[in-house]
Amino acid sequence: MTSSTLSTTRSAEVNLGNALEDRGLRRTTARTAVTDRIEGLSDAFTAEQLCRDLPGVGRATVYRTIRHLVDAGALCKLPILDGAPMYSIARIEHHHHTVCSRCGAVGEFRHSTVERVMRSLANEIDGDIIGHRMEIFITCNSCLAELTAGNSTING
Amino acid sequence: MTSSTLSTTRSAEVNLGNALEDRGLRRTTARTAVTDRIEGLSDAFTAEQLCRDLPGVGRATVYRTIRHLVDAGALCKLPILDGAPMYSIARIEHHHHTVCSRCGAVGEFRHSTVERVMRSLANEIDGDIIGHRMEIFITCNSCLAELTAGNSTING
DNA sequence: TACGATATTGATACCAAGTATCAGTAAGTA
DNA sequence: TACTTACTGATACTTGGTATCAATATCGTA
Repeated sequence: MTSSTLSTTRSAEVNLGNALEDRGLRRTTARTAVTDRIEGLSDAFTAEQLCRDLPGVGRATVYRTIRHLVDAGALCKLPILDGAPMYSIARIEHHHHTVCSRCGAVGEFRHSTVERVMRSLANEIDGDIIGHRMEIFITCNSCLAELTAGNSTING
Repeated sequence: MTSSTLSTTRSAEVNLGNALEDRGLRRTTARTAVTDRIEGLSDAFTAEQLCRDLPGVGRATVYRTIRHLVDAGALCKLPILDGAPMYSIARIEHHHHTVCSRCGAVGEFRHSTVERVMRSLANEIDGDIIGHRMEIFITCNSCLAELTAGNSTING
């Protein structure tokens, strides 16, 4: 994953608490618990997962806080074919996602060619293009490793 | 939407009943009602919409039939950011969708450049690429027309 | 630091989308 | 026709998420 066109550069400083404050929302203990937890997660998560992780915070508050963060553009909501949507911290402004179809791990990437294709499609699509979304379904490296290990145990 | 790379060619004969039969499922009156109704729709639809349209068919049966059709590859399921997923007849084998963010109308398209980009990404993404999904959010022509009409009435 | 206006919380009830159950029924077959 | 088996649909249930609202925490200000 080393390319001039493919970028996964991450802005180091992601502060979800600030994102809320910037929208004029108060910095409360419940919200801080939610944002701290999210910042501590390395992968994408579901709302219910967050509720389970934070039994001290009400379900309604968890859902509300997530909604605020999505509205603020600090989280991106990723609709999943079956089941609850996943959320991940939006570290790159405009980006796409890789989703491991085995473990559900979500990654972000940006590829200039995708954006170029979008511009060329503009002439060919009926109507005004407002935006786009792209997901690439993968088997991630750690799952591949597990699968290989499993195979060598079973077969060899 | 007339281009050498952009294809919306549709195979004329879409028979959802056959798709079910091919999977060893019986051709029952309830299933026929569902498939006939779907074939009669020009746009994408939700499961609940279909239930409302077919009060004579049980909800469970409608959902079950849709699931069979998706499994058969005859329908595609389109997860929506907020709300119930939409379904549309899969007329083109591999394709992407345009979704009008105003009226929800869903279109299909296929663009060879998108597929080429996918192949080039294969070298740059961590893990094995299994598939991809792309949606283009638009304001469709009929909504644009309505908006223009509305503006001229209000403003002029 | 205390006050007071107001934003926030969280328990609860609710809604919507979808699935499991299972007795009754329809389809296909011998 | 009889019989086996798939299918149906009413129902209850699960899951994901939102609305309500009294109680509470926050934060600017005196």
